[in-house]
Amino acid sequence: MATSEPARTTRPRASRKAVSHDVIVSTALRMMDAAGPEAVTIRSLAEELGVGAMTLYTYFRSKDELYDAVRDHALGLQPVPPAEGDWEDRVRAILTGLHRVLIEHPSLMQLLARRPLAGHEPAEITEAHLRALRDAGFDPPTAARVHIALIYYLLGSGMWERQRIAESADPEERRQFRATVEALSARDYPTVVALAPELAHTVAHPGQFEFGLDLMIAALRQRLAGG
Amino acid sequence: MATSEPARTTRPRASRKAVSHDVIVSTALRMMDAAGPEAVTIRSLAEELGVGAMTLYTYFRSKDELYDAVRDHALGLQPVPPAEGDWEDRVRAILTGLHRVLIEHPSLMQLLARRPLAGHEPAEITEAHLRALRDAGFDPPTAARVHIALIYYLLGSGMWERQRIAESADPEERRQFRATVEALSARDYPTVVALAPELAHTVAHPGQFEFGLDLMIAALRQRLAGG
DNA sequence: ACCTGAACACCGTTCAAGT
DNA sequence: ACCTGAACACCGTTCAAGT
Repeated sequence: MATSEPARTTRPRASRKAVSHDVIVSTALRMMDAAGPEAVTIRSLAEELGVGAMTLYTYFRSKDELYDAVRDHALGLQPVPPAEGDWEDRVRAILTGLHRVLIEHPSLMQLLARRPLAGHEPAEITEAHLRALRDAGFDPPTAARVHIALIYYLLGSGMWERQRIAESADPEERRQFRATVEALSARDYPTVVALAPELAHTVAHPGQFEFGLDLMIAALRQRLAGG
Repeated sequence: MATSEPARTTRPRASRKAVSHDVIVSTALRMMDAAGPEAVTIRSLAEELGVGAMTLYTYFRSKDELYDAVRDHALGLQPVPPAEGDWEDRVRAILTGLHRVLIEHPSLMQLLARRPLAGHEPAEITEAHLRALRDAGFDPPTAARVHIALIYYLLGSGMWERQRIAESADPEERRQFRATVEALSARDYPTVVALAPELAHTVAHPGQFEFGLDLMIAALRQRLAGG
């Protein structure tokens, strides 16, 4: 054992593959969903994986590249949408499916806000979505605009609901929010105060996302009917 | 002017204020709009203000508190919306006004995504928005749901358009995005490829936000008419 | 190819202190 | 009250290696 060398105090190394691209990404997603993307550091992720921090740089050039890989992985969890049938059902299936992924993986929303899309990740979903709108009878420019409008609605709902869900999990934050709202002057903000119960029930409540989605689909139906 | 007194109580011209709450916040917003919230550090902000880094802790207990102050300040830039008139005009004025603030202050969107609202910041806007919807004839639960649905749309549009604007300012990123989209197989994604010009024209293009807003307002009008 | 500790240039924040 | 430099415990990443 003992050697006359100065013995750099090197630790034993795993020369075999100790981790993989996939296992890093899915572990990172799990940790980010639990504690937020910013709480996951290279060092903490490496420790969770049981490797040295620098090992991760064999698989990713930078932390941003890891963020992108996690975001793409989460987006890929969306099941392939149906390619035929009533256009309304197809649009609804695509958007509720994406909404479910956003809610089940709260860090995805923060990753989407932080890093711009490269353009390839959601190609299958985009294809199915645009196809449904073209099949519905919208001309190309209108189909593109409708597609974007629905994506706006989806992203905003995911962003808002993620925060509400995070708050409801934190008793202190929830208490503080409620106290702030209750402290609002009924003289200055009568409608807000009067509707406080409805707002509390509505925000991040089952049915809220679908309510707005139905609204937009109703407008599209009307437009197709020549309204 | 040296005195031999320990001079515990002496506070001659008691340390003049080098900065103020307001000047810190507006400088921070300007820097964040220019380079993104994460690029602004306590040290860089203090240097811009010409004070020591620790000076800022006289005004803010933490960086998160500074983030919140900047976010509240940016939200307050929205002019007070009209309190009477046609409900459609009022809703449109409120949402387009907020949309303008989100576009003019791109860091606001990232601050909203990062930090939950405390509940008091947008009380005036919320009051005006809910009031318009109640005046339109929606009952309280429906007014609350419509309010949230429109906010979803607003937030999503701000989030998406901020990214597109940031990309279009970065030639390298724009080139890369375009290359990725152009590399999409026309066999696998025929509709995406066919609509690529429309998508490029539509995203973050003048009129896109209003297109979706009109869609939602049309649906509300229809609903009020008993459709 | 895969893995690693040490080291570098940062960061937010605490501390003790100076006016 | 207001302001400050030094110091602490981090962080992502570069480097120079080790297998």
